[in-house]
Amino acid sequence: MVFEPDVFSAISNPVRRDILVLLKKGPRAVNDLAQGFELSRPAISEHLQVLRKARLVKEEPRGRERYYHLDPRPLAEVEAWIESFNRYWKQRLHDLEELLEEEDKK
Amino acid sequence: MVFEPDVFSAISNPVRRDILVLLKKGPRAVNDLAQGFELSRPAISEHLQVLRKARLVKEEPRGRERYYHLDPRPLAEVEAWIESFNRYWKQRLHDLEELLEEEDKK
DNA sequence: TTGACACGTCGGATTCCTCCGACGCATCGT
DNA sequence: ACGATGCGTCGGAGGAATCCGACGTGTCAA
Repeated sequence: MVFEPDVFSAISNPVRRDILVLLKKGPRAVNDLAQGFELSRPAISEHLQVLRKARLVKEEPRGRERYYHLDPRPLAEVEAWIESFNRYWKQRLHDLEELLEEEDKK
Repeated sequence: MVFEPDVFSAISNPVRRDILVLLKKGPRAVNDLAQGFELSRPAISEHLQVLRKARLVKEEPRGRERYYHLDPRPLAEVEAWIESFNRYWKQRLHDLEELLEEEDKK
């Protein structure tokens, strides 16, 4: 592993986003997951490693298989970051309304 | 420009995220923005190009300067994607509660 | 008009990401 | 015990992202 991924870069890759969506339906083993993509199993395994380091998935070994579970909690960091922009946007709209009211008074 | 960035990859870069945060305080010209980073002006210009293509910023030429404005609306796509995981997570908690209630009955 | 300034983009270097085949380890079924 | 299966990781290749200096264009101030 060459890089230490944060949540933002973990979900910047469409394959990894698809993996997370698949895991919403329930835990899946690696080979099982890999069949949904036109990628080799090592590639999926490496994507899972990135998701693991971002703490978006947890692994549960079952015999020689390894089931991956979704843990969406780290997404809250992204959500919070975006939320601060929503507040900004509402403020902008609010300012605009006040401006229009001022215009009406004239 | 070699790639056509979506919103997810636009915000995957910390410099671009910082630019968006700076723009919350109001529109800024490029040189002005670049001073906040230890990067050359061309580098910032290229990050702005990515943000522009993701429609997260709008440009307003003022004479020889170019002011960049924030437009957080495309972030809604990311927010919606994350929201679907929040619903998943609430469902999981709900299921868990029911399971515990069943256990209590025994 | 002329020099200074603000900016975008190009060419090329460097670093990072993504992918695969190969290998090794643990586990399963027989 | 042994071959098959599931998986992680390594080495290296290919491509993409990031960065900078250099250059061109348009604008300003004098």
